[in-house]
Amino acid sequence: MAGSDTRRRILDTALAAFGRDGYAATSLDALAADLGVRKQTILYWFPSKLDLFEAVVDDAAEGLADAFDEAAAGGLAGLDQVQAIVDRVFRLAVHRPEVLGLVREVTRPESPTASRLGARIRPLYDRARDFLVREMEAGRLRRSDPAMLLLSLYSAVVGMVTELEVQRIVGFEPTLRSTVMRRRELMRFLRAALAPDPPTPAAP
Amino acid sequence: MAGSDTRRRILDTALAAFGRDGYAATSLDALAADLGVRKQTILYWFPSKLDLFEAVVDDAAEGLADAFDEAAAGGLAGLDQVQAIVDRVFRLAVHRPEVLGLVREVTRPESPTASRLGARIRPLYDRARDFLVREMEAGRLRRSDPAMLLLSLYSAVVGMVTELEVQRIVGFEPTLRSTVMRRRELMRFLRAALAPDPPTPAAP
DNA sequence: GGCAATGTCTACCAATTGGTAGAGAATTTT
DNA sequence: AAAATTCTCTACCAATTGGTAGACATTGCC
Repeated sequence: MAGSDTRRRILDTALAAFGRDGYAATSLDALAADLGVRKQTILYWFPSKLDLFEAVVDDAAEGLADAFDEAAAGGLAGLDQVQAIVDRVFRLAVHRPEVLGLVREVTRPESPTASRLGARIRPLYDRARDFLVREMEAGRLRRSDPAMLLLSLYSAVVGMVTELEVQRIVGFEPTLRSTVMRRRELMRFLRAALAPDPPTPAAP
Repeated sequence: MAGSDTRRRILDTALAAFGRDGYAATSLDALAADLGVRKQTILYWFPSKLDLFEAVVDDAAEGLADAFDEAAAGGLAGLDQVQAIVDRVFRLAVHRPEVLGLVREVTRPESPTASRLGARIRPLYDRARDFLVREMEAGRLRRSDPAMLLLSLYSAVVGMVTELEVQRIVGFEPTLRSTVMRRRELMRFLRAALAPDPPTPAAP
């Protein structure tokens, strides 16, 4: 079926473009040119530009969820599980920076699709939160506010990847070595933040 | 002089709009409407939209530099100086999220103005770097790669402020309390990362 | 008062935008 | 083979975009 292949290609190319240039700066004509196809073909598969964007967001969210699942399938626990997931997301962000760009795009407070991504991300968020609570109660992670911890993890990972861009802007081409070092540093930070407390009696 | 007042107002409104909606999504007409003025008035002060954007970037960079100077004027040293600066930038970012949005906008890898911001930021960057090196050599900060440390600081601050937006998206209106807590947490993290090593003999 | 500079406006314009209408292949179904 | 469905195309269109040309007002200067 050549058709659904076209649909797939549109989604991929659109993700790259939206993630790189943003929604407003991406025109359907340019997208179509990239695809070697006419704009109307895009509008055949997606009734409007906004519909396309939402489909792209859904698709990206799905990919993110898959990455989570894959990392969670190992059946690890505690810190190791956290590390596996962060590792997986980090890899995805480095390999496909467009996804990060899309997140950034949709994170704008006034974005009409912000609530949409929210709805798509929410289940992931809840799952992660439940996991953290479980592990904390089992004593495998340090006890703290899980919602805040999650945000912290998020910003650590996003911040780290953003850094790569900033590095370029300040004038240093990030090397493989520096990337690896940063990831290691992130992991150390995570372990320090998450390692269970030494067995101290509860405070009054 | 009513004229240069107009110029000032254009810069401020444009900063807000570019920071909130991005460059492409901001039209001169909309900007003019916001200002209660005609588009041609904007084009009188700034020959083109891109010129306006660059002026806005310069202006924002200048504001950022001023914030740094103000925080650095206290004549503090070591950790206290770092804390004062981070504190100041954090406050600026919370009060005027548009500035952060602008940074985000201009941080896109393909942004034609990325190199421009780079040039504007570079002096700040170098000054901060020199300061860190000095303090490290004086033993008031832990010895580490200053460039990486700076990036780390940057991403910590930006990440923290970005979180506020993400929190909204996931569905929690960030409270004053949570904001304060996050800042305190950031400070703790910084102190942990920067505190000078206990006097251990050099490793082999 | 006359005059030049400054600042804001109205009137347009060419290009680009997202989107509609519907023709014409190609493929599948009957 | 005929008919129906699926897919991509050409031909347009109305609205919006950044930008130009130049009229009109206001101000300070002589």
